[in-house]
Amino acid sequence: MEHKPNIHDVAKLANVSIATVSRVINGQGGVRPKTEERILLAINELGYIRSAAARTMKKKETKTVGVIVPDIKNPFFPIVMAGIEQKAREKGYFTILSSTDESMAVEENIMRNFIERGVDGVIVTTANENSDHLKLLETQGIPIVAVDRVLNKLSVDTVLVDNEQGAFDAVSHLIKLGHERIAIICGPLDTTPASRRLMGFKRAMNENGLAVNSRFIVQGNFQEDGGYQAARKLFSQKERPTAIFSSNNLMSLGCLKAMQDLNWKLGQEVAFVGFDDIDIATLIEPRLTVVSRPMDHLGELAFQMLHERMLAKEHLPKREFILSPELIIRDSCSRM
Amino acid sequence: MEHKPNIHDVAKLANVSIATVSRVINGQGGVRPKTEERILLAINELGYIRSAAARTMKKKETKTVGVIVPDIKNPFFPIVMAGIEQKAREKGYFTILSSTDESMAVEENIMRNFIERGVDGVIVTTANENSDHLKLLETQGIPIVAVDRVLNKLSVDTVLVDNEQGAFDAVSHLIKLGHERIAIICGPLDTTPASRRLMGFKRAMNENGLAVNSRFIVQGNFQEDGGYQAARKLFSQKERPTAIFSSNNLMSLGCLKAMQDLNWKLGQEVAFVGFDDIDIATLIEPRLTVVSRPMDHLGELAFQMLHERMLAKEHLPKREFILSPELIIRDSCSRM
DNA sequence: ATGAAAGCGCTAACAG
DNA sequence: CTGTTAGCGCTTTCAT
Repeated sequence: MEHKPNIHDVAKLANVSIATVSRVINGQGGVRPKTEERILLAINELGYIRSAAARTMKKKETKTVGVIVPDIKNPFFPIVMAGIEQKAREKGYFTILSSTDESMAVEENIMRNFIERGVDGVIVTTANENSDHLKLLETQGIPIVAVDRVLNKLSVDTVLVDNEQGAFDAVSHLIKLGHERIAIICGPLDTTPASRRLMGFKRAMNENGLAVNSRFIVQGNFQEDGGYQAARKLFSQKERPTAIFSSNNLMSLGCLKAMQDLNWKLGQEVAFVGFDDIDIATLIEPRLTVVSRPMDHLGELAFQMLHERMLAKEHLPKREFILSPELIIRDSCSRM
Repeated sequence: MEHKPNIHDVAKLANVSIATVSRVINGQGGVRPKTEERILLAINELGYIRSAAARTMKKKETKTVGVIVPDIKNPFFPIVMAGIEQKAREKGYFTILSSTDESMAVEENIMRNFIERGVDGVIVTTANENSDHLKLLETQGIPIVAVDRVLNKLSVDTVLVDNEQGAFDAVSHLIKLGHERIAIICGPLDTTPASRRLMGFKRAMNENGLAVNSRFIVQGNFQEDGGYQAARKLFSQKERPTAIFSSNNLMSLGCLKAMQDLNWKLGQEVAFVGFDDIDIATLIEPRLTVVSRPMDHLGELAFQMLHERMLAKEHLPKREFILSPELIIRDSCSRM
């Protein structure tokens, strides 16, 4: 075969015009069965596959949505992505997934690329809340849905879990159990989830008349090593916390590893609640109490909202969809 | 703004021809600095972004590689994908990721889509070894690299870990410890890794003069529930195995949960080795002995090979790149 | 039921 | 250094 076959080749072989071939390819009907058959045969023989590029040029539509996450290695995201992909497939959309490795530069780059490719919509969890580059999308009239992030400056839909409430519930639980020296391992505070979870922590402390000790607020990075360092830091203090709230799954992992290395007895010497349920939660002893959220549902919802926006002709108002997290009480928080 | 700005709009605003604009966009030089500046200004003012579709039509190249994995929720794949994305980015390629949910139909669909979009290459871990739909790619002259799969019928490059050896090492270790009633939880046997791991298991048994008891070969599905069921099945036998080799990470998880539910004491009543290192491995008591493989490296290597193929003008011979797994001995296999 | 022809936005050869 | 022009492969009127 010389070059990739195109619509002309098919037309010639089937002895029809390219217009007719196009009609068949797109199932528009109005073609005599015999003719159609002949065309189908030709397509098969040539192994013809239509060019998305050429098609896009005419139709200005790609049936494609772009998805951007900051860290594909964080198990939270693959689950969300799977939810998105699933729903998108149902609706006849194709998803292109990308991970930015938490880099703003990469994120911007991917954005541009999405625009160049003419995606019909974008679902994004930005690396941080600085959403200037998203303006570009908005300018182009491309619908956006944010997952687990609040983008104040933009009129985009948002799907998230009530982070503040989740943290509040977790810490309240700890307090109810008699804990007073409670520590929080935070994520990057320029990020909605991290700051909201910290707010929930503070509110729980305040509403229960407990002072927030700044030495018990330790900065992490939403990565395993951050949790590890944070736990060590807490352990090294003269007066240690009796309970720890970890702001995300990866840091929980690191935290747990640190406790193990330090021989800091989980559940006995220190109570623990983590944000997000993780594999190990029910496999270690004691089993972990966690704040759980419906991740796949999050993804499905995100696509749903995007889909509505893509179909809508006029401009929709900004919407926010807040799901409730659930505190799953297991055994890692003994009474004080 | 009426319509999305195109190269003509920019040309008009900058008072030059579209050819000159094109030169600037593509950094081809040979444009008077003053002119270039004017054009850049116009681009900025209009918010112009070039259309990938139009570009692709001319250049027959997209600088894009498609990646297909069967299950994005299996933590193995995100790590491989991250490796691919990373290396691709370095080389100026864009990756589009897709998960098939283990469905052959979906996989075929995605394949077509990749071809329509004109990807320059594809990295794939097929759901099963039936690679007929990959023929299409081959016909189109699109380079393919298989990860963790052997595609006999196709002349594609393959990157994998020595599955047989990994299983052999694991089981040999068990045998050396005095175990004789050793069970294996298999994956879908129409898949390279599953069948190779089973072969490794058998070889280890044979070479050590141990009979392979068919009741100890239980079929799983590479999913958590499969591991769970399998462990229960093994537990229910009148004569239980004293050691279990689990063929993948997800099944290890299920297996462990089952043991917990059954109160089947890991490390005491039953030894355990799993294929692939997992988060929980060092967090549970006893710590898990596992076969570990360099997943990110796997991804990087895959892109490397694909890259070479994409650049090569002539047809390269089929290559196979086999990495060595490593048995990490921890505490889940006591002496018999 | 089918065909002819006009672009979609871009790149690259050629001309100046 | 810059402009003109011919397509790339397809969809879509408008004719027939």
